[in-house]
Amino acid sequence: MPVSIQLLSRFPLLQPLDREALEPLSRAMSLKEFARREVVVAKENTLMELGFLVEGRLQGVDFTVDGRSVGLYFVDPGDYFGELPLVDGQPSAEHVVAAVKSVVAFLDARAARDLVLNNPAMAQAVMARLAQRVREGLAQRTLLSLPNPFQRLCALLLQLPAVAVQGVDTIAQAPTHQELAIMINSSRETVTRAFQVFFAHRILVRDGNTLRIEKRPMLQDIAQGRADPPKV
Amino acid sequence: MPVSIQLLSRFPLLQPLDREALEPLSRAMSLKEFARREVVVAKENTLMELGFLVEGRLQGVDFTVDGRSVGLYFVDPGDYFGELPLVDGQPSAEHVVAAVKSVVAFLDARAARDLVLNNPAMAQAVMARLAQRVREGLAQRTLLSLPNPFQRLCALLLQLPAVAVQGVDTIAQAPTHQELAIMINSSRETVTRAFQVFFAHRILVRDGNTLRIEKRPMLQDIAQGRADPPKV
DNA sequence: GGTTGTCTGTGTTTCCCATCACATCGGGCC
DNA sequence: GGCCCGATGTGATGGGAAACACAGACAACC
Repeated sequence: MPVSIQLLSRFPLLQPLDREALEPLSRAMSLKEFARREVVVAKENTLMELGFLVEGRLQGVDFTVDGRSVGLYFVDPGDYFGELPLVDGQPSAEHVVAAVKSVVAFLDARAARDLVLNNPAMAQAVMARLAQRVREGLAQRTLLSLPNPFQRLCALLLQLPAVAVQGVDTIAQAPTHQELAIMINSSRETVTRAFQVFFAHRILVRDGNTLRIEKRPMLQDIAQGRADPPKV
Repeated sequence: MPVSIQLLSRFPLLQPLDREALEPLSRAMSLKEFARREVVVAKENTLMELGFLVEGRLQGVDFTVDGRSVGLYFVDPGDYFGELPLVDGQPSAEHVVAAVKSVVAFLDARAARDLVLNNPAMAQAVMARLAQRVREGLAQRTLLSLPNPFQRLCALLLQLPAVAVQGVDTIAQAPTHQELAIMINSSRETVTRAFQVFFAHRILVRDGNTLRIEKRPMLQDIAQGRADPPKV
């Protein structure tokens, strides 16, 4: 099933392409839907397609040798993933699973390769994207060195993509405590307790499936250790 | 002071270049020596030169908001660094400091840009390098989720570049306990105690400034949680 | 050769948080 | 509606490593 040109033009990576260039791409793509928790790309997968997230949220995860899960990154609508195997020919280094029900447009391995390698502008964009991933990795690494889980959680919440609604940063489809916990090397219970504190102080407000960051400066102060995490 | 062609040809990145291509590079480079602990590139630095490590060892580090240091990666002779700012035009995301007395060949920002952008083979190589850095970051991230510092130390030691001397993997210029500690989110004392145990069991042997990994399988077992870290 | 500074080794104490064990909630689905 | 399963909330406990505080070792440098 080809993917509509209109849909494609919503992806920043493909913006520079004109209609003629998009046509063949559209034909080389297929839409696929994934249920919550379904595996989108398995580790060691050697199929080098490029995935574009249309809607939902994905999480890159890995597992330690002793079986505990590790949260690596989130993929939000408009992002793409799978560029690593495409670029270096190695199999995928991590699993990508659907955090919520999601729709992904896959670009055929061959077409993806063509797109990226035979098009200097695309190559440049992918290069910038890799650089960004390195930087995100470094930031995440630094976050993990914060001594206490409260601080790490604050720092993580601050770097989640949020949209301003009436001046308040809002995180749609809030990740579960478990999903957050594995991102900050902490336990699910600890995240729950931290949230309890945030709610009690109205630093965060839960509104159904979305989270509103009511007191961003407070989160920043805690993350930076300027303010103690309030006890209760 | 220009850098000898002979020296340049020792760097894998520059291997594909012929003598004509190397000449101008040589003129655009300068050798610089750094004392132990000296800053090679500061964070936020906007000068986009490429650094080639001739000898010594560098460490990429950052600092958390509350001032503790974070070890990001090591740079060993033959590696280059500084490709991130070059590629995306953003300032450096981390500090690079000399772990031991080191010699670095810097390639002028303009020449570096030329080299990488006007040369498809080079662009390809830098792209692969970025991909490799992402993968290393992911591996490091997974390592950090190992529950106990012993395991993390084992895993880190296993991924340090080692050369086989008489069939035994040998790590030259062994990093200090402090340098290792900040790579594995642990304290210097904990690393010292772990080493004591390794020495007691002759899993590792210290030989002046080098470390010999006498029982690599044992390290692997501990890292993977198959074997308990021996108590004493 | 002494001095200085960095690195390494070791004991003690404290407290944080992972873990276990349940209770409760809430939404999806028949 | 009522069931079921995943997500969330909460208490109790124990282990383990960070932090602090020195002592010794070792190298570098006058």
